[in-house]
Amino acid sequence: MLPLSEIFAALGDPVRFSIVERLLAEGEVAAGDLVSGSGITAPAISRHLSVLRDAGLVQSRAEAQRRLYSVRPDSLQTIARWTMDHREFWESSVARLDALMALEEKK
Amino acid sequence: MLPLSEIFAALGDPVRFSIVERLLAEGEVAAGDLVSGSGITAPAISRHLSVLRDAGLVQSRAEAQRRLYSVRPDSLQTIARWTMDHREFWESSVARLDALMALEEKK
DNA sequence: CGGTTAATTAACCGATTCGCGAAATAAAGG
DNA sequence: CCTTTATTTCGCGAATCGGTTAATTAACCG
Repeated sequence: MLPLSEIFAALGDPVRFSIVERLLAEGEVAAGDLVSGSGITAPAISRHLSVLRDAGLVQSRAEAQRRLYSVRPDSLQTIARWTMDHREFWESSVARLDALMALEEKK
Repeated sequence: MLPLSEIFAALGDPVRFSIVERLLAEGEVAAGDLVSGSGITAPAISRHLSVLRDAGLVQSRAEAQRRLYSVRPDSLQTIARWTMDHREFWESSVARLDALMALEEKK
């Protein structure tokens, strides 16, 4: 499968993360619609989209001149699988106790 | 909670990702032990650890001169919660069909 | 064909990142 | 104290990143 750290790197940029969240909320969104309201220019968005595509996070579909982007479900599943692989760790009471102790020490 | 895109950014570096995976596998590991076998120097590892700590992914505990690092369970839980928030998307048969179609089109 | 719209590519630039070696800090232990 | 061990902080170059404007490609439409 796709390398997990590349997926994380793609989501690590706040602009790209918000793009993915918008795609998740709206389904398919054209590149131009992602530009509107993003605060940055079309070329910048286009490059972000290519990073997301290279990481396997999004796919695009052509409709006339527009390119409609959407999230690739299997990429999210890859992340979910990784977290679930360690579920017993972050879900255990011992783990939660460690978390509380860390909060009390604070830094 | 901690900003999700900062967590992803921290995990986006392959060195940091492998550090987290080793901490998950072994529990607590001293900084020096993380250096051995990483291929990079101690200062580099130290900086990676501070990035991971700033992102809320790891915590450290002092024991004599050593600093023992471990994963903060709540940070993994934060990621798991985000994926679960969109579970019905990547788990649905419609979504899986989209994924298959994308693979057939292939770019 | 000529014009318009949509998106990407090219070229450039400032800021950040990631590695290093050297120096500083912290805690033990003779 | 002084040395050893463990880790972090400090500069410093090389490389990457994220943004810009300008140019290019692609598809539709009169």
